[in-house]
Order: sequence, then structure tokens, then C-alpha cells
Amino acid sequence: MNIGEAARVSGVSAKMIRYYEQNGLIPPAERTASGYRDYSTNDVHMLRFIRRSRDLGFSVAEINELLGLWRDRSRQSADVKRIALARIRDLRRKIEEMEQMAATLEHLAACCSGDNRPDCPILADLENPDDVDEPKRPRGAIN
Amino acid sequence: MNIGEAARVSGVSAKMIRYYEQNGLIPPAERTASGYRDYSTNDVHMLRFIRRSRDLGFSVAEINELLGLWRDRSRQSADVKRIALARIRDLRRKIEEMEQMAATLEHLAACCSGDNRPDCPILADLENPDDVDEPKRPRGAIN
DNA sequence: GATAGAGCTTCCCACCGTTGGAAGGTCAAG
DNA sequence: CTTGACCTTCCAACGGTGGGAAGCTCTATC
Repeated sequence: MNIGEAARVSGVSAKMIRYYEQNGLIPPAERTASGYRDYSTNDVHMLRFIRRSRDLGFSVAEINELLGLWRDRSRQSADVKRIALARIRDLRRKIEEMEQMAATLEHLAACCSGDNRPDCPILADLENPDDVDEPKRPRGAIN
Repeated sequence: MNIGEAARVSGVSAKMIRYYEQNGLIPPAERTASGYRDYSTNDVHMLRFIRRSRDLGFSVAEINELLGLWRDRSRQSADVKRIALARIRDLRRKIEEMEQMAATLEHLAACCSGDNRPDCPILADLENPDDVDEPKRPRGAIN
């Protein structure tokens, strides 16, 4: 099937399929006589695997690793679990940092009257955080 | 003061200070006779403002808006609060998505024996999500 | 005053994942 | 045959940051 149809049924855009091929995440597709890429149902399986992994937030490097294990019939489930657990730790850490941000902002917003007067504790904090009463805040930005 | 010293006392790297200047986030710095950038304490205030805003996860575009309000003596606190609240909503949404990812992965990892046998429900799910018992999952990747 | 080393300048490149677009070839339906 | 949808490759951009090269300037030491 076409790259367009493969994209439709796999949920991975044609652009990204070419990108993944170029970066060695997936092997080069077969070509028709006219140079069109040609995909099998197995290829679509692989693309769905990638799509699902991206949905779960795995990086392309991690997906590469997962694909290797997927193809390896004799893989050990511990290897897969290790990657998944590392991803969970990463998620939990990022969530914690974002929670801190949200908590700080909520505290500031709660202190801000939000009316048409110019006084604003949010700006006051941004200007000089240590002057303002607030909870502990994280160091280092996230996104 | 030097860009290096401004970077040290503001917590914004010299690289980023130049980047912010180039992108119009901050006005072009004064220059010494030899062409070095020269920063006042007020500039440092502004850089700290930016640093703090980045720490709280505001985008450069949002910081631009916040800086405008910061400089505007007659701003209304409601304008600032609006941006902060939008940022909080954004954070909460992203946190929710990442929670979903983590929950799904934890469910899968809990089902995975993690030993030296090849059977792995994590890979099984990645290959064919709907076959596997699991909680609802988000659509669309985050990071 | 010479010299060394740190610090400044501008410029370009890389990352990651994704999208957009241009220029040109190919397919299928009318 | 024409038209429009699809494919191909290539190049660029996004945001925010870091790395590094080539060349100039400052400061401390000799």
C-alpha cells in the first residue's frame, strides 16, 4: 500500500514515516517500479507500535530500543520492563516539577485581586521572588 | 557590567541573554567603546524577571507579554492574572496527560514479570493496544 | 611594554519531533 | 488528454539551549 494509506491506517503521518525511515528507526520501505514506497501489513503493525509508543511519551531513541526487543524473539521481558520503568520515573519527576510550578502560580494568582488596579503580586514575585510570601519553588525550567 | 557578570548575577546564561536580545525580548544593550555589551542593575532586574518566569514555565511569548505589563505602570492586575491562569490551565492539562501515560505504563509494568522469559505484556500492548486489558489512555503525545 | 589567559564579539551548527512548502514525477478517473 | 490527488526529494522553520570557531579586548603578571 501507499505511504498515504499506511499513514491513514497507522496514525503516523507520511512525513513522519519518511523521517523515521531516514533516521533508521524503520528499515527502508520497498519501492514500486515508479519509486513509490510500498508497505505491508507488517509494516503497518510496526508503525502502530511506534505510534502507540510515542503516545506513551517514549523518545525515538527509546522506541528504537523497544523495536529491537520487539523484533528479538528471545528478548527478556526484564529488558522491556527496565525501559518502561525508567520512562515512568521520568514522567513522575516531570509531573512533580510541573505540580510545583502550578502550586506557586496558584498561590500567586490567589493573592492577585485581578481587577483594574495596577498592583499585582504576580509581577512583584517575578521581579523579586524572595520578597514575596510563597511556597518553596523548583529550580530550573521544564518546558 | 559585562554580559558575563550580568549572566552570573541574573542566572541567565550569556548565550541566552544574546538570544533574548536578538529576538526582541529585551532591548539591545548599551555598548562600551570596544563593543562590549553593558548592563545596568535595572537590566539585571529584567533578566531575573525572565529567569523566574522561565522557571515557572512561561514561554518566551508569554514572558514578552508579562514584560510589557511589567513595564506598563498603568497595567491592570487582571491582565497579568489572565496569563497566569492560562499557564496554570496548561500545566494542569499536561500533568493530566502525563498522569495518564504513567498510569498506563504502571499497569503494563505491573503485568510484566520482568524476568528472563520472552513473554512481555508491555510489548504486546505496544503492538496491539486493544487486545490488552488496560485503563483509558490519552490520544496524542506530549513530549 | 610584552605576554598570557580570560572574556567578549559574531557566526554557524546541533539537538528533538514535527510541519510546511516548492519543484517535479505518477496514478486514476473523467 | 486533462485534471486533480498522490507521490518523490530537498530545504526550512519552530523553541530554547548548548557547543564551538575565529577574532578582538581586557587585566594581571613579568
